[in-house]
Amino acid sequence: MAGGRKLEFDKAKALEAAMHVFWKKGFLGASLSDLTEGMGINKPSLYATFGNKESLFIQATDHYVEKYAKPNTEHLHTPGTPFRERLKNYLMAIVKGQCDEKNPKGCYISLCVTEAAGESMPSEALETISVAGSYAQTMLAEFFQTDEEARSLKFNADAEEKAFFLVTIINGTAAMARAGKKLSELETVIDRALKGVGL
Amino acid sequence: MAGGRKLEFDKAKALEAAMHVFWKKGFLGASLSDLTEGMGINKPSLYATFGNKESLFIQATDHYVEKYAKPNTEHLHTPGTPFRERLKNYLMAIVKGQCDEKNPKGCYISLCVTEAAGESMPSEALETISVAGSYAQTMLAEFFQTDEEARSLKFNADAEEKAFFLVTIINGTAAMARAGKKLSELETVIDRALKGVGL
DNA sequence: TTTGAATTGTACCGATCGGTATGGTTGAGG
DNA sequence: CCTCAACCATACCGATCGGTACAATTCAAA
Repeated sequence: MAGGRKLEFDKAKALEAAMHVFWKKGFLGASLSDLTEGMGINKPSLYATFGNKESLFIQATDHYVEKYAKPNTEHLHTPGTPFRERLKNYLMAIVKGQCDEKNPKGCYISLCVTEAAGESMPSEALETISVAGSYAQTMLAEFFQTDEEARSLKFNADAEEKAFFLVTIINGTAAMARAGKKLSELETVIDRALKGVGL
Repeated sequence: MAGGRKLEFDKAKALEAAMHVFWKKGFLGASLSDLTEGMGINKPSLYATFGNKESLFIQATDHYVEKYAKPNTEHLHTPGTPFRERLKNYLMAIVKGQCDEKNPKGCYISLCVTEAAGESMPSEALETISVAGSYAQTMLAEFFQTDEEARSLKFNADAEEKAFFLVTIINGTAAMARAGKKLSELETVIDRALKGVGL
């Protein structure tokens, strides 16, 4: 049979670029012009490769979760590191990601969850962002309940409430980072947050 | 001379309605159709009365600050009430406003500051929302530095940092409220936040 | 009652939105 | 070298965006 022309762009790089556009502008705020410009391709290529805007958003969101959100959780399970230090490393890794000069400021998920409440997002995108939005909460609560050192510190008591508090903090730092606040200022927030959960 | 036809709508009610639309959708997310429908008037009336979309947004933002943000500060200065209680009442009043069923969930200012970072808002709207966004921080810091009981509790030390922490919390609760979390859950956050500033 | 300023609804403006049809270009299989 | 599948660029689609021109309507002053 026949084998046709090759893709002239790197699909993974294009998805990463799309993620950056959504991270900066949100789903509704990102126009196709913003996306094609940022990705360095034109509309027919975008549609042939990623479907439509909503499908591209879902793929970009999954990519963000896998590449930017989930890796932070490793700090929670570093062997030979005290519980408080692991938790602080985890929170600081998140905040560093929110302040990184190489990426848009703030948190992709937090931004899109906020946008979703405006009730103008298509249903599948809504579902994707909703799932991603509850990830940190369930992850942290389970960690408090199962980690050995956490249990010995009675951290399994009110685990959901403590996780909820820390997730709220992270959403707060995301908003502050997006507004241009510095990492050094946000570290003081994390230290006070740890006091709020008794550390 | 001559005196012309009367306005068929209540200007103050229309502005309040516009504020609700911006509160739910943000500046960019609120279309003129959303606004005219919510306000119960049509476009020429909107433009004759409020200028353009940006001008309407500025007036709606000022209205929000005066009617919804500033009144909360009264809790800080209630005579005969202990410092911690005044501070908690203040924070809880804000959170109640973020969860009120009669209004869109979350904080108008926090939403629009987040939106503003997308770099697609016109300059005057940007300036207005930027000023409004720094209001709570300066207000709280000054309160910690000048309040008599606060000073006796050494709260004037690190006043800016403590204010920054609490503003971050408030942005966090705004995000959580917008995502549908309940007031009862958010109250536990406030209690832990107070622990974070040593109360 | 006539006049004319002010508000109203409708219909429209150019620009941009998300999405697509089309036709030329590329390049591997035969 | 020819064929043909696959990709790319342009140009276009209907819908909606923010904003406005215009004419009909209202109502106070003269």
